[in-house]
Amino acid sequence: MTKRAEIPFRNIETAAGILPRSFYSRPAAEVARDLLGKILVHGRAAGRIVETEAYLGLDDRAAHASRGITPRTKVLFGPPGHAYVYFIYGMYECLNLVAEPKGTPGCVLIRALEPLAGLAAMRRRRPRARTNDELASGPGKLTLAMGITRRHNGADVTSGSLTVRSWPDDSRFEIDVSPRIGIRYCRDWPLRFFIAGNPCVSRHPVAGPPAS
DNA sequence: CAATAGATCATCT
DNA sequence: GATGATCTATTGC
Repeated sequence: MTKRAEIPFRNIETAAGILPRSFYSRPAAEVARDLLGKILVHGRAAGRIVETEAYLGLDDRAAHASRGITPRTKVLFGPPGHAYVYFIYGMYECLNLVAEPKGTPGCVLIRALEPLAGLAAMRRRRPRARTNDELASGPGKLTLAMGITRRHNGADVTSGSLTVRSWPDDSRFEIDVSPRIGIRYCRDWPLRFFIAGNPCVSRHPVAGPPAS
């Protein structure tokens, strides 16, 4: 397991670097790509975003928003820069960030984080993780590790206890693209983005097509 | 290493 | 009543 220094708390106890709402008010795929390398902060816990997926609007049958406004999906049609947290498989919660201008649905699923701060608390919340790299290496794992639940649904991530921030050297990496994971519809759409070679990415790229 | 089963419930049909 | 943007343990090669 890679050893990493935790980031100093004083850097996440201020509002420094919080991404403005305009960052999210763009096409979901652009926001998904640009979210890589940014820092997700909740209280004293923080992690670097290393894997995301974009979910679009009415044409994207894999997206919750494709069936229109329901009690669950209404936040997707609201202003950007808010959290959309939903419960899945009777057991897990997934964090999305609403993208696109108000009235246009779209969001970014945060799929994996590289833990940076609050590692002890993450370990307590994820006792089954065997290494630090596994603490938040999946959409259900990261909400557990970060203490994010449905109570954050609709929360404004440009202020408050749950925020996303830029970091000085957050673009020194290569980005890989692939289809999204675990969906039936629109399987070929290249809407998954991840930091190449990062050990916290949930699933590494499949080996190329079989020879012959 | 790959495939699979089981856990468990909000949401929508 | 079926399904699902998942995770873990277990089984089998």
